[in-house]
Amino acid sequence: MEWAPLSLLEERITNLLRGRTGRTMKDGGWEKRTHYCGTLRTSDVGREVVLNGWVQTRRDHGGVIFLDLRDISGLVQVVCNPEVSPEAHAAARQVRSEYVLSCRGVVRARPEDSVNPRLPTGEVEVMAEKVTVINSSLTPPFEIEPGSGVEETLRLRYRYLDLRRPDMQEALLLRSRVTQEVRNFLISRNFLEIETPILTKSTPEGARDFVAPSRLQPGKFYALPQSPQLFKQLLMVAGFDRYFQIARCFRDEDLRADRQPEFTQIDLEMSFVEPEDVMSLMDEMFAHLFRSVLGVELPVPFPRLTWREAMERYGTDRPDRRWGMEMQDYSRLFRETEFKVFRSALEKGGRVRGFKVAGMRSPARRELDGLVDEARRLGAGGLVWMVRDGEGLKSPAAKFLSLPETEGVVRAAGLEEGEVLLLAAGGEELNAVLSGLRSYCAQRYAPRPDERFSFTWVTDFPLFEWDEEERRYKSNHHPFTAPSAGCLEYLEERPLEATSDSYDLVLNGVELGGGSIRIHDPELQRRVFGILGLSEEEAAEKFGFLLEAFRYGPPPHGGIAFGLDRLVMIMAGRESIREVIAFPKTQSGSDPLTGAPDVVYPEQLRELRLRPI
RNA sequence: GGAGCCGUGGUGUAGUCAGGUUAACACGCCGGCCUGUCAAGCCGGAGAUCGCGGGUUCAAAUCCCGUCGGUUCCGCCA
Repeated sequence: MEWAPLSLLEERITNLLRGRTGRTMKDGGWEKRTHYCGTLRTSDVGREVVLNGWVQTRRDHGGVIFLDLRDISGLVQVVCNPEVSPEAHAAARQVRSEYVLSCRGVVRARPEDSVNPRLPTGEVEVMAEKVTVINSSLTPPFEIEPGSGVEETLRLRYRYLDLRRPDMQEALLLRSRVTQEVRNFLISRNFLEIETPILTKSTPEGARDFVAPSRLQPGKFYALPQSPQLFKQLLMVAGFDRYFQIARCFRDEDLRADRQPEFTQIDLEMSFVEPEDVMSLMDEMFAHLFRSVLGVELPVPFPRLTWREAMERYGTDRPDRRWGMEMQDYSRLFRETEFKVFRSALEKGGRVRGFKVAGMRSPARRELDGLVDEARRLGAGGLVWMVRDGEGLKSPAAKFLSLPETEGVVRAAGLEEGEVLLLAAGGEELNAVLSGLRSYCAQRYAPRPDERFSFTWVTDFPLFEWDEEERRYKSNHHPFTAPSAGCLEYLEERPLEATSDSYDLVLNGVELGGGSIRIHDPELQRRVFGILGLSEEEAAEKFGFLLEAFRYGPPPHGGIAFGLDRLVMIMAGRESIREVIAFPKTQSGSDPLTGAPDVVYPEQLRELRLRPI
C-alpha cells in the first residue's frame, strides 16, 4: 500500500472541484481549500491554490522546509522557502506531524532532478505563500503510514488515527462504493429500501439474542434483530413486491476473524419468485458490483452445485473451487482388499475417499508425515498416502495391496509420476477431515490460482438437521424455509431426507450469504413448526403475528442476505472483517476506544427495575 | 467452555530455549547544524522497574504457578 491517490475517489473529487475559481475564501482565520492535495498535476502549474490537510512529514533543511500535506485524496509537497515567504517558513518551523494546516501557494513544476515518480503529485509542488496552523497535534502513539504493524488494541484505542492510514481509508471507500452500487442496482430493479426495527422481539431458533430492557414495561425486553427476516416477509405480505435494506444485524455469539457481534447484511426479498429468479438476479448484481467498483468482469451465471454434490466433491458446503483437488470415491476398487483398515471401514458401510494433491510431486517423507499429522488433528483415525513411483505405488499400505488394486488406483486417480493421492476410510465424518486436508494442501502446495474471485452457488440444502444435544430437529436455514416440492409427502416420516428451496453463495470458500424461498402456506408452516417440536401454542406465541399475517393472502416469496463485511473484506483483499469496519470490537466484544461494554449507573438499573445477580 | 500463539522505551522488534555486566537495534520524539529533500542527512540527548501478581534462586525479561489483555482456531454462530 502506498500513498497513491485513492483511485476510487479521484473522479469524484475532480468533479466536485471543477468549475471553481482559483480564488480563496476567508472563513474565520483559515482559508478554505480550492483543491485537494492529491489531485494536483502539471496541468495546475501556475495556479494559486489553497490546501487544507494534515502534515504527513516535515523535512527541515535549515533553509527550505518541505511539508508533505495529506488529505483524503493523497499527498502533495509544500515548499516553504524563506526567500519566497519568510512568514510561511517561520510557521512551518513550528509545525509537527499531524498538525492541521491551511496552505496557500502557487503550484509549480518541480525541478527535473527532484521529480518524485513514486507520488502521483510528484511532478509538482506548492510554493507556500502562507501557512496557517489550524490545529496542533500531540505526537501520535503510532506512525500514520501505510501498512499496519501496530498492535491491534492500540489501533482500536486510537481508531481515528488508524483510520487516517491509506489502507483503512481505501477499505472504507471501497465499502462505501459497494453499498452505493448495491443501492443503484437494486433500485434500478424496482426494489424499495425499507427500514425495519432494531428494537424487536426475541425469536427462538438461531443465535443468542442481544437484549435491551424496557423501561416502560419493567421486566420485559426487546431483542435486537439477528436479521430482518420476519419483517421482510411481512413486507411481502404488505405487497411491496421487492424490498432491500443494508441492515445491521446482531448475534451474541463468539467472535472470529469474519464474525462481529454486530454486522451488516445486504438483505432483500422478492414476491412471486422461484430460486432461479433470485439467483440469476444476484448473478447480475455481483457482476455489476465487481465491474463498477473493481473493474473486474465476472463470468456469469455463477456455477451451481447442489449441497449433496458439494459435500461429495469437496466435503464442505462452502468449497473454494479455485484449487481443484476434487474428491473421488475409491470404495469400488477395494471391495476385496486385504488391507484391513479399508476393509473394515467398508464392511461397516463406510467408504474410501480421497483426492490428488495439487502441486505436490515426489514429496519428502517429512511432508507426507505432515499430512498424516494434519489428518489426525482433524479427527481422522489415519490417512493413507500413495505416491506414483514408476509402474507401482509408494505407500505405507503398498504391501497390503494387490496389483489390480494398485493399477486401479493409478488409473482412477489419473496419477502421474510423483503425484500424491490421499485416501481415508470412514463414514460421513470424512467430509470434515478431507475438506480440512484440502485447505491445508491448498495453502501449502497448490499453485496460486489464476482466478481472483471464484463464486459458486450451493443449492438444495437439507431442510432439517438433528440436534444431538437437544434431541430434536432444527432448521438448517431458518424455520420459514420452503421444503422442496418433492419432499412434502414424507416430511414428518423422514425429515432428514427433505431438502429445501435454498441457496448459498460462496466466494473463495467464504460463505457470502444465503437465502431461500419461504413457506407461504400457513398449514405447511404449521407442519414445519411441528417437526421442529414447536407446539401450536409456542408457535403462536413466538410467530403468531406471522402466521396470522399469512391468513391474509401472502404471496409466494423468497429472498437472500449477504454479509457485507465479508464481501468487502474479500474485495479489499483483507484477512479480517475488522479491517473493513470503521469501529469494530475485539474478540471479547469490547471497544478499546469507547470502553464499551461498561457498567451503568445504579439509577439506570433502578429505572429499569434490574438487579445484577 | 477448550486449544495454540503473542505481550520488552511512544512504535516495531532482538534478547527467553541454555537465568549472570549498564536490556540491544530500527523508527519516532527533543535539541543543534544544514536551501532540493521526499525512508532527507550529520551530531547530540531523553525515554523501559520487560502486561500484572505470586513463587523458585545468591541472582529472573528469561524457569514455575496464577491472572489480565490481544489474536487464531474448535465448540457456538448463517
